[in-house]
Amino acid sequence: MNLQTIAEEFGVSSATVSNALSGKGRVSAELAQRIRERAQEMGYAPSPPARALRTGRTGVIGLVLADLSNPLFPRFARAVDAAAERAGYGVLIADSHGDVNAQTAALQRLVRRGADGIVVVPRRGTRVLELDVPLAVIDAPSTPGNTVCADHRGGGAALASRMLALGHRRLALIGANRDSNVQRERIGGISAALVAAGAEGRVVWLEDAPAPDFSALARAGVTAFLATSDLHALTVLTALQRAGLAVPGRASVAGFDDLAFSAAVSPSLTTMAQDVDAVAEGAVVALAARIADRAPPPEATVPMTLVERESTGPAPGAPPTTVLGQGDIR
Amino acid sequence: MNLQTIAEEFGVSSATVSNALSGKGRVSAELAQRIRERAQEMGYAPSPPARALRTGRTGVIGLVLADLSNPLFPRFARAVDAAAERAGYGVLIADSHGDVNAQTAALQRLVRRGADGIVVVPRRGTRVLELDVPLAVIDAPSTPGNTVCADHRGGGAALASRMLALGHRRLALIGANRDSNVQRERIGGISAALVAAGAEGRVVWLEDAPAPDFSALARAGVTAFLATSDLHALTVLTALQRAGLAVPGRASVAGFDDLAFSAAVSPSLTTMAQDVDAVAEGAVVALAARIADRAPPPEATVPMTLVERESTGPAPGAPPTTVLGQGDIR
DNA sequence: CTGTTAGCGCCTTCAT
DNA sequence: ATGAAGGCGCTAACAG
Repeated sequence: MNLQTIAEEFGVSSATVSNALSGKGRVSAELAQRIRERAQEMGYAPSPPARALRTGRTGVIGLVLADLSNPLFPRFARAVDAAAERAGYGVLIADSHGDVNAQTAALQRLVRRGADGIVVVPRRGTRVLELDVPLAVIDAPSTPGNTVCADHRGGGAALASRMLALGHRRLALIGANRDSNVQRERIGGISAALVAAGAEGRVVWLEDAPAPDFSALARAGVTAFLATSDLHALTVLTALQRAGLAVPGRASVAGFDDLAFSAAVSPSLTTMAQDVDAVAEGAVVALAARIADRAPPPEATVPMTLVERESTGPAPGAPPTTVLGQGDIR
Repeated sequence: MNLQTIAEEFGVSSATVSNALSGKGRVSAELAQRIRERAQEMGYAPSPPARALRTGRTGVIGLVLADLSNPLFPRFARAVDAAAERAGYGVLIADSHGDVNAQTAALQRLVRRGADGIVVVPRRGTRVLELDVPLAVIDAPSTPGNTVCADHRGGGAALASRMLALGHRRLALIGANRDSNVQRERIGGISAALVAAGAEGRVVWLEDAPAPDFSALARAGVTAFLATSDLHALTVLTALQRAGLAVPGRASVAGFDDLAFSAAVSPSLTTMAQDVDAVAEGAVVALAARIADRAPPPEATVPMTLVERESTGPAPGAPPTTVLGQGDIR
């Protein structure tokens, strides 16, 4: 099923059919119409390799998810896939579990496979190797070369503000890896808001030994735990529960990213969600522009949204606070 | 940088260079050697589209993950990617979040993009449309057309046996969706083992209203909760803890699939893990055989592994049991 | 045994 | 407004 087949049916040349289908207007409107209808009927679809060979573009973009263990992966993959589909691209994936070398190797594999451009969610703390391919980077505003990302800092600030409004004055901020730009920005946003309000925000890094004792912190007066990921929020939540400390009665817990389990645990987790679809769309649009050699849109930042569920509440002993329209959004 | 460039350097035809590089032996060994060295120096890489156009194969397989809510997705994507890379294939993804139609549409998109074959993890309870493309299906042995999968039934039986050995006699089995073949097999395996031992295994489906009250079940004498997924095990675990019931002191909790959070919660979750790498490898190998028109290996089943952590223990009031070499495997 | 010719399907000149 | 021709880079089939 190719252009030639259709051309013969109409007694014209394959070039004419090509022109008719691409609508470049070098064919009489009436003939073009008939050709399009017939092609549709026959279920004609152009051969991607032939087109790629001729045009030098494969119509495929690569997606490098450095941290495939990242539970956000499915959502990113799905969102990038949808955005790419809208822009007429297919998506080739490559894992780069491992170090920067693996990440670079993944990029090169995609290039060898003919990707027209690549969307990268880089591995923490690494810089994406400059390559001879259009790139779109999803990381954090502080990352050089970043293309688009969620407003991690603003999200942190918003979460902190809400906790302050609930009367919390002594908080613990839980991060996992100091070398993650995303985590540093989230914590930075939280800290800034707390400091501005004169509250205490003590940062705990899970990568440090020994493992922190959350229940001890709670007994020492911490009334809220803000983790840079729902995964760590869950760790805190279960540790407190196991120690017999009620959440949110005794201490509140919140995280980031609204992971799959966050609504399913008890109490359900309050979390700062990122608009994965918008971020993915932004990345694909910027990438498409770069591929077409047009000026890409400026670096963009997508606002985050507070999803307030059951794991947060007023600080114990704090004066009662008005809680307006803050239900369980799940 | 193409075959022709190299050919001209040596004063031979591009076909000869092709033969030399592909090692098909139609070139004098000595010339072939020199050509290979030179190609290496020049950093020659074949053009995928050109090769695809000529051979009719793109060297790309599709991956359809239908059930995006499945938290195992990242691991499958990564494992399939790795296996495909080993077999010389690239991986094109397509999301088919939604119904069977979306699943079929995703398959067709991949075909149009030139996938040589497709690995499908189908949406629960759907049948994969027969398409004019080699397929490999990862679901459950009871699914018609299944290619390879974990031994869900055997895993269920093994988990049940262990719980019986720990003295549990009244258990609750937690499933989410009756139409999932995987979940039905896991529950079937558990039930069979329990029945054989004369123990009670009551099945609770989360899709049924009203939502089950796990703490009430525990108070009514259930000493162990076996969920078909760690996600639901987590729901049970947090619900019990919130109600002040100790895990595993008062009741044990276990799940399936060893999800990302399972080792990070407190108490860490005992779980029946599947060997995602082996399953993915099996799917890709079978698919590669089908693409090459060789007989694929017979339907395969990969054993599951019990990962015993802190959330399970002896039934309260049961006679003490010898626990041999069953540590925390995380 | 060594090497060349032909053509995969498409799109873009250039000619009619 | 349409057609003929050529070539993208590669390899299967053929010729020497």
